[in-house]
Amino acid sequence: MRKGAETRERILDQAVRLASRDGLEGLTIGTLSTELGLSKSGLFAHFGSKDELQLQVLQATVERFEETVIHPALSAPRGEPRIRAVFERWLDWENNPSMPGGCLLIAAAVEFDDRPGPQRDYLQEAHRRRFEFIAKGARMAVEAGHFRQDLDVEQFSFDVLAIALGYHHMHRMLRDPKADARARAAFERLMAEAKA
Amino acid sequence: MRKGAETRERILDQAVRLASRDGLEGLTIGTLSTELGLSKSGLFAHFGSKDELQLQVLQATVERFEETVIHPALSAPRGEPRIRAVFERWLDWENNPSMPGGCLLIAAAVEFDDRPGPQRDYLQEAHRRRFEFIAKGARMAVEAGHFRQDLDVEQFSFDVLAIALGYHHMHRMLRDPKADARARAAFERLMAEAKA
DNA sequence: GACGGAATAGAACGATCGTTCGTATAGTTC
DNA sequence: GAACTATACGAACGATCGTTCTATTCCGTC
Repeated sequence: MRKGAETRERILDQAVRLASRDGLEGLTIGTLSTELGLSKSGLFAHFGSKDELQLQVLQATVERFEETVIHPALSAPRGEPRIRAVFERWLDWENNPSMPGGCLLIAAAVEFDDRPGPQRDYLQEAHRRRFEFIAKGARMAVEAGHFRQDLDVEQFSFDVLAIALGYHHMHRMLRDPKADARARAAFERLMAEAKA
Repeated sequence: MRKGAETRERILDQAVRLASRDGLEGLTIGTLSTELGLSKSGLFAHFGSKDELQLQVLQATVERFEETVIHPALSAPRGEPRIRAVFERWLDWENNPSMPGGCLLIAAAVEFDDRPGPQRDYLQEAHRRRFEFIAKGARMAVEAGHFRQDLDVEQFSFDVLAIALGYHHMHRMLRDPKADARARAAFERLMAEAKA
């Protein structure tokens, strides 16, 4: 029972790594097991189905996202500082070494947005929570007087997420070194407009 | 020679449709051929390899994008009207019925951004051209006096593309009916800021 | 209307997919 | 240390993958 949990974690770690490059469907039990020095059937027994493996890979990724972005941001003061902390951590997250192929949550979203099933349901909920988290942060910034009173906090959240997606695209597809500067400039413009 | 070109087009049309939902790798010669009432080998002979099929699917998609977005926009007057035309057409494009799974260029970008090869090379170039096209449009708007003189036109292009990606995400993953309004609001804010 | 090449079909290939099953080993518990 | 269970393995399953080969059918040209 102890040993099993350890290997399961080792499997998921490598699975996240592979899935970030090849996609959740491109992730294969055969290659995953050989890379880990396990047998296909031995690895398979931990999950029972590929669907379940994919689901647990997503859950592991969300956990890491919360550890890397959400929790640290929550230890920053409410209002503008927290918003800035989220954004900074978010950019870091996009370059997290545990996902050499870039944010798995974005890749999986594009991959599964048209395939009904538990994977899509889970992803939808996860992305909704990310949206809500930023909106809530903006709401606090309004209450703290950092942002203007009539700010549409959900529009603000959309704008921040769009910047993150734009960064991901420019960084990973176009491989443009200016991606970071572009995302930051867009963010600063957004912040200025939220205050004015 | 005539007949062959016709079927090839029929194949690519359905291939784009399937790939937009299942991805370029999820697109399979077996299912594609059965859906079209062709034999696997007969279909395969048109392309010679799956790589080539994927490449031609991408090329067909880019052609359609240019017909749907680029060319109509070019018939609008330079400056702000053309920028607005691009944006409007772009939103239409994201809902183009020939791609029931959403913009294939976005899906393929996420799928192939870590897989070196001709598909990625082609996608990179295609996305770069889309970026340049908007930047060029913004440059003209500056010259026409519609946008302020010191506008960073490439930053503007990044911002527009980010909105398009945000729309895609909110529309297809979150299935949020407000996606359209959010994208438009973000765009108007961007336009106002480009003029001021 | 025969000829020639293009277009399509059919069968089969080795490889790999996810999955199942029976068995051996390793770990935990008493 | 014995008994038991969790963990892992090896072999095999049917299905499907991309691809190859050969044979057939279609169509435009002389």
